[in-house]
Amino acid sequence: MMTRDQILDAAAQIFRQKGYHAASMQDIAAAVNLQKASLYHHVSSKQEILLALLDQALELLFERISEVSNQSLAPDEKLRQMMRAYLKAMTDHFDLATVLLLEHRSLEPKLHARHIPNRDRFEALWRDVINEGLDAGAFQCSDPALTVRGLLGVMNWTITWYRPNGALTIEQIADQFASLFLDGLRRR
Amino acid sequence: MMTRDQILDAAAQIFRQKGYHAASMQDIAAAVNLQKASLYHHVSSKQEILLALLDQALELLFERISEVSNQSLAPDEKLRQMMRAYLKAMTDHFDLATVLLLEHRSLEPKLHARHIPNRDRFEALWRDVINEGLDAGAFQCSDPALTVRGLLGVMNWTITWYRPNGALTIEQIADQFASLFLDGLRRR
DNA sequence: ATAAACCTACCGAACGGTCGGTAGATTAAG
DNA sequence: CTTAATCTACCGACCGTTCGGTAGGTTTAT
Repeated sequence: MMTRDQILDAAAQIFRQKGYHAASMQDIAAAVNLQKASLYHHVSSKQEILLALLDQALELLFERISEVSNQSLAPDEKLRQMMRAYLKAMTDHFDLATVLLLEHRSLEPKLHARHIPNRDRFEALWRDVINEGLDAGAFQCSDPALTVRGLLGVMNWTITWYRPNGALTIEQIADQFASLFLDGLRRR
Repeated sequence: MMTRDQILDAAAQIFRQKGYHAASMQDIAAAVNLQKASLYHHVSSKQEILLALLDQALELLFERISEVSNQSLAPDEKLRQMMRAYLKAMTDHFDLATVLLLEHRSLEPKLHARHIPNRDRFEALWRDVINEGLDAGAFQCSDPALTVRGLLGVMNWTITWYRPNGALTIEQIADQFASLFLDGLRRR
């Protein structure tokens, strides 16, 4: 017997591989050994699958990052740990994270609007740690919001090229990115 | 009368807005006031449109960046200028750049394979400037290839949130990202 | 000069196929 | 016996693409 979660997992994988619009309900059905019509016993539409995946992904990432962000650590160390946690969570849930980052624009406008506030709550976690560092005099930067976008850019783009059997573990990648962001490229 | 270039321009805009698979030949035809059958007088298939756009985008970006990269500048200044040029070129050709970065995976495998070497030539421009900086003792980093990926990540992700009427110009954004990468976040 | 031949640009209609989704019968589980 | 799960069969809409044809300008042959 098939559960809704199994269907969502399979859908995430197929959405990741093909993209939302190129993936068909037929594809998803085949992946869980069902007929296409049988999917509609568990989900109400293709859009609903996408929405469920986006919510699930964002909730998971938010939880993992806020765990770290609630610890009392020095800002630089906290930032490093948050980057570790984020990249680890994304690669642990590769399909889900890829759908979140690359397919969210396939949500119909109405559902998409409902999704944005969650994004903002997530971004706030990163803005907070930057501001902590600035207040403590440990960080320097002229535009925290832009710094957050840069930070998320590096990490989000990672899932477009990361492959689990690469030379570096995701922890090593996270540490190098953290060092790069904290200390910069210029030698002195 | 309609030219092939006008059709490609319209296609780029629609591919950017909807994504390749969600965009139909009908959409493109309507955008240039033609019947969809008439498109096939100018292009041979939807895939061919995508391939033409990707080639065009990569050629344009490569040209703009190599112009800067061929100048003899100090590595840190050269990197800054390359980042400026890249972000400027991407926002000057927003539709084209978005298609390049987000829709290249919609190319059929055969065409996609033919596209990869061009990507590598482009990435090499960035690897070279990092290595120049290392050789000159101006830069420090343990893994140049990973640094390049971080660099491209920040910049590539920019087109997912950048809007031309934002508070910052693209030059300001480029400069701040360059400073962030060169000097880091940590105060000292 | 003129008419035949050709070319470019476009159109309406249609093709085979796939899409997301529905209706209703059938099977499996408790 | 009931209800949850899955099936077969089907729907209208739309997909990318092809086809036959046409209007009108340009070239070629006489």
